[in-house]
Amino acid sequence: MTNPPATSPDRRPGGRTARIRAQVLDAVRAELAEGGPSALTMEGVAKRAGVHRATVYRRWRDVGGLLVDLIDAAGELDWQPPDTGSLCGDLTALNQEIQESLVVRPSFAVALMAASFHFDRAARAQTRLWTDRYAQCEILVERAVERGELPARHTDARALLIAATAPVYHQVVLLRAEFDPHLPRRAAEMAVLAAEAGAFTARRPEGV
Amino acid sequence: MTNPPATSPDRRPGGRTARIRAQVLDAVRAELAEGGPSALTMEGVAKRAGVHRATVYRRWRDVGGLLVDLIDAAGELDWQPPDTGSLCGDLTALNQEIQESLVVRPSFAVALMAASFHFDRAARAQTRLWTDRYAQCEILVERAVERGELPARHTDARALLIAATAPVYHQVVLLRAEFDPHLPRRAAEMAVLAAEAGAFTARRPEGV
DNA sequence: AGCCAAGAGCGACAGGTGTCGCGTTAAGAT
DNA sequence: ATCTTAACGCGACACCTGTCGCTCTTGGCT
Repeated sequence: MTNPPATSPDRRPGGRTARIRAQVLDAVRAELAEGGPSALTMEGVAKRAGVHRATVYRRWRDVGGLLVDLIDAAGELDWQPPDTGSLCGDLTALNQEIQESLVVRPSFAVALMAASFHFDRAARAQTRLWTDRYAQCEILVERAVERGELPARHTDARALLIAATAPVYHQVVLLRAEFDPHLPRRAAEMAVLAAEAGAFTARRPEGV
Repeated sequence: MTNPPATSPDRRPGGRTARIRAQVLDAVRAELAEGGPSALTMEGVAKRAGVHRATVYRRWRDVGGLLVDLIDAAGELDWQPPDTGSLCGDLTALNQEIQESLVVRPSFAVALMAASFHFDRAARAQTRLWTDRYAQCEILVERAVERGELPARHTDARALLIAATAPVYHQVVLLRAEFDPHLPRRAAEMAVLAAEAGAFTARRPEGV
């Protein structure tokens, strides 16, 4: 099975344990920066961290575990959605953040995507990460409604957010297009126009 | 393309060579169907195909090579974009195809995405595949303009197509959401509304 | 029918991956 | 200060991955 969850009555998170965790996570970042997602290997991390392989295997199990822990450690919890004063500005800023996170090296987001195809835990961490992000961003839409930028009718915030951000992923990850500094704004504007046209408001409950 | 191009003056594409290729590609499909992208391994394919490992390595080099050849063999070349009589219908049909290709097992599209993070050739094959597809689909937009569904002003067909299809990838691959039969139509309608609002027409050449 | 080289089979090999048992160190509690 | 034991270090191991040199088979040609 996995590692002993919280079953063991007493554990030792401090001192050496914490130091080794820091060394290993630093090594993960370094390996990722040097060779990209495909260069992230258990042995490489252990060697760079100056830690025995067995230790890495025991605590993190596989590459997916390393990435999950790295993301936890990065403390994405205190992340806040942008607040620029307009829906289009917020979505543009959000898209810029996303584009940056996909293009920067090392890119945790890309590494996590790569790992998600091989390790279940990485896949679950990925869906959780993005689901949380979209949930946090729903406030952007609420604020836009309050400002009168969108009709007061109920708007599917999540669908709007996905429509605005998905093209960025699509271009960078799937199509591997060259970096386009205007893409975040264009995608945001597109989503806003669609929203203003009622694309994300509930339809009459006739068809479906 | 992949293997020694046309350098060698004489080659032997027939007989045993062709038979082994068929065996190997069948094995790839079977492995993919059984265990998904992460189960696709050179040794597994060789064993299932009843072929020596070295043969697979020599001819296909790596898992990416297998997938690239598989796609070539699938003859996606004679693929035709949908033609339902309306832009929204076309985009919906396109999205349904895409959704199906991502959900079906074995999913070559997902396997290729997974491999694209590890093998350059797979990445290039993927971008080429989708770039070609989008190029072929630009006719959908042209037909819509001819029908008067879109303003005659120049429309960025590629951007429209990406806006319409990206949410499907996003939901299925990144968010791993449950299968939503309405998603293809909703995403298509969203893109059409945005297009009608002029989201994909060239702006005044002031800002950029 | 016979030739010959492309291409498949074969086994050996180095290096990487993941697991295990056991001894040692040191975190946390008394 | 002392004790307990969680957690790390270590080396052995079995297995997997990718490559190489060689031999044997056989497709395509004369």
